[in-house]
Amino acid sequence: MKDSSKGDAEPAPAEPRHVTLATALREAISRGDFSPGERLPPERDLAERFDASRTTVRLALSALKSQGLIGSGQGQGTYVRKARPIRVMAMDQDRRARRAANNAATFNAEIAGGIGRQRITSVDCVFATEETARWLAVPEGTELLARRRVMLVDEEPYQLGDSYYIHELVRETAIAREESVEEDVLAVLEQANGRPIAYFVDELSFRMPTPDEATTLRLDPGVCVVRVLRIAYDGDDRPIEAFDQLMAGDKHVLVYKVPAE
Amino acid sequence: MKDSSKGDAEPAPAEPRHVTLATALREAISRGDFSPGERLPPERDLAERFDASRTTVRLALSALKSQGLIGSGQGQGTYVRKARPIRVMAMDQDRRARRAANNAATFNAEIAGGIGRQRITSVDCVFATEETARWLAVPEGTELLARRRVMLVDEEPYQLGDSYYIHELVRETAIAREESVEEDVLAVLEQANGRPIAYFVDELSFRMPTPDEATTLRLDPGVCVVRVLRIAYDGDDRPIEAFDQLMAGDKHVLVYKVPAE
DNA sequence: GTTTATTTGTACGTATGTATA
DNA sequence: GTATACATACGTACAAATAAA
Repeated sequence: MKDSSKGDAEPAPAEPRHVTLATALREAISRGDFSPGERLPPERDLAERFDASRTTVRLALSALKSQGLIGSGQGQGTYVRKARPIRVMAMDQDRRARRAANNAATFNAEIAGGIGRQRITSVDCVFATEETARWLAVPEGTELLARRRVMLVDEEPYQLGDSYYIHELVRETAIAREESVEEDVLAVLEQANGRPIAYFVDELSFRMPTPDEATTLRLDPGVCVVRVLRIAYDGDDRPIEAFDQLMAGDKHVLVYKVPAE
Repeated sequence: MKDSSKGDAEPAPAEPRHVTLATALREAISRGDFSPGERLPPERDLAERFDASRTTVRLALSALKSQGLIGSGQGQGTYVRKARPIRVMAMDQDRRARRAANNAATFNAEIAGGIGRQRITSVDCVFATEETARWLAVPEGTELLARRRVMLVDEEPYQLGDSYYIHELVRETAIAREESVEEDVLAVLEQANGRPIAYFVDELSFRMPTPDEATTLRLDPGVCVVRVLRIAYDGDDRPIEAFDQLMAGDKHVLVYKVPAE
């Protein structure tokens, strides 16, 4: 008794059982046999139906999980995941205009749909590491101000963001105070610096989250993260803010408008 | 198997065995106990050393794999992964200047380091789907030209890219011919359109690859992909090219320069 | 509100296949 | 060709969380 469910007439398996199973399930999902949110049959049922052990079924399911297709939980079964990401306009003509409207730091004003909010985790005075020193073009060990925060949309964590400033520059401003800065952070920064921000450079990299990050961002397994390092420069090409962001991959669509010239 | 049969004086395990193990290994790796490329001890050794079954060790290892930290192969053991991504300047002042130098399509000219090359997979005349029609702002069913290609760096697949053009527009040009377009593709397009490209809009999303994509891009497990949909517009805000790209997450760092105003 | 059944999670052991060194 | 080490696959048992009764 090789297979039972479908009348496939292949004599050469050549393929591991759990791969066949994973493919079958993946196709069933993308075919719509199971709609988003819907529950799959229990592992034991699948095992019986595909004439495999539960261990093998779990192997197949774990593959789908690591692809972010399904989720599961004790007592609640295995279900098809649904994700509706928000669009983040990383660059927008009237960005500056909207910036003032919210209490917005960089991306914050640009979240479309949903109620954006940020919670300050900590405001610390730290010494520049090799990395942060490079970002802000200062010697290692320079005193920096680090503002760490969590960005929430509808009370769900969407992004982690750490901003670094040269302490000397912002010591006297609202940025250095713990309280959530109600005014436009970048405007405060520009005033302190004496020169307006001329441009940002975004550097995006992509990977799987560490367990810590997965917990904080409440990521399902199989969801990757995007790290956006945004450095703000003034007209003299001097960096005045480094913004180290970590965004949940399944909850974001980033949009950049790039002039041809 | 009730108790652990070893005189452990830990009163609060509270954490699954494989999680502890995974954490220990992860820390060992990030601490540098195992350098990139180096082999970890065999599963059986780890099982013995941590007083766990091989199954449990494999569970822990599979977690690290799905985080992209390690790789493995039959007969070659388990090793720490190394990845050095290329930097892609998505936006660069003299982009256009460098564009002409290579036989460049959009990103192609902007790969820094390594020898970039592209292989045309197919050039097809297709009918616009709901998606492609939306991208190019044409009615569904409109005849489009689809150019599919693989971008290679040092003969390693880095990106998959499908370009879509309104067939009517490019019918008479080199773009419609199978052969690799030696000239600047965008220049040909601009000439055919009669108006230059004014700007691009990039839309980035992030997910785990399908098995197909993983195979084609030769992705290790635990590596995510970035989808960059780049649409080129002319001065009248009319889309004239849609470029649907899929990039290996571990092999790319994307850089965008964003003017403040 | 408590109990109970369901279902996944954890963990063990064993055996054999197979690619690599 | 052989040994190594991962890959595949079976079976079993109990824990823990959830949802339904």
